[in-house]
Amino acid sequence: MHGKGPWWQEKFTQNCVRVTAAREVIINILHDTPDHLSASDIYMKVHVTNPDIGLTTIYRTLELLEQMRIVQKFDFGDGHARYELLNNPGGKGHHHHLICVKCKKIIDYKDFIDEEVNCLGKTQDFLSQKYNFHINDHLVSFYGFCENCKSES
Amino acid sequence: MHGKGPWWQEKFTQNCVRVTAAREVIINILHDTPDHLSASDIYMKVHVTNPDIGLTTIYRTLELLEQMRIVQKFDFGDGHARYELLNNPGGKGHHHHLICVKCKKIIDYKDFIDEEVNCLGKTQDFLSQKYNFHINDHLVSFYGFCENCKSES
DNA sequence: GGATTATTGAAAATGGTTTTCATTACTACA
DNA sequence: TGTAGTAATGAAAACCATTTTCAATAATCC
Repeated sequence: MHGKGPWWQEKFTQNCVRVTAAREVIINILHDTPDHLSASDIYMKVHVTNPDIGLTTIYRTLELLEQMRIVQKFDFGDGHARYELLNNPGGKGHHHHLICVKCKKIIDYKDFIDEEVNCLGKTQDFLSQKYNFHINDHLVSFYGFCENCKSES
Repeated sequence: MHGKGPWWQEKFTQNCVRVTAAREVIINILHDTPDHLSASDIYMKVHVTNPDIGLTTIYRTLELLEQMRIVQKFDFGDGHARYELLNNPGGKGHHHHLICVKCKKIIDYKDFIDEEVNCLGKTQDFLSQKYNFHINDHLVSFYGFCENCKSES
């Protein structure tokens, strides 16, 4: 906006955190890729262009980014945590989830998202005040059986 | 209601699953205890009265109960999956979550739950049809920094 | 430059969860 | 009642995502 570099850089300097190649690459991949990347997903993508970056660094960076509120960590219960950019200007946009408890398939949906987000916004305002939280994101997931799995059981 | 035994027993017979002492004890504990029990929480409680029941059985039973839609598994990202009864007549009731991403504190809230659930119900109906899912539960969590943690960062 | 501090990779450790396997308990059926 | 077949179980081992350790390297501050 002011030609000073990526939007997240000020968060780094604010927190006295250095902008390194590894961190830049990881953020770029999160920015360019559809959602739900796990740490090893990211590792494999990073590895193509930067084979010198280890998995440990991926984990450390993701935790750092989570603390700085650049990234949101989610856990859908399939054994891998997933990460997505919180404040992604060019990204896919906000969505909710529909999860099959049997085959673990995850569907992202955006239908009704406006109505939902509107309603959740009111809740968020209320909760922020009542519990004195600084809320910056939410997760909405529906659980059930998908087309295939519901006929089997 | 009809004096035939607990509400979940028919689900067992429907699925040709035997009602064993271990399963009964686990369900009772889930019924009698406030939410968010992890597998090892349950194990420790079970161990008091039934020291012969192993942790493996706890995990196996919980997975079974999840498949039978008696229990819902949640993962808040703190390293332990949590379980709660889906259709708990005498239980604490439905609630949503407010989670601190820094200290991992989880607050259950029921404020605004009616408005939220009403709104989510419409979404659920829509999604069920569009994606041909059999939806039986949802998870709503707000993420942010709690009173203590937001002043530190 | 030189000291301090942050960052990193490899390997090892951790710890929740799952699998294996041999044993036991239940059920169906004669 | 036996007896076969199947389900359920515990203990130990395996699994695997994530964290920690530790020694080496890179950036920053004077």
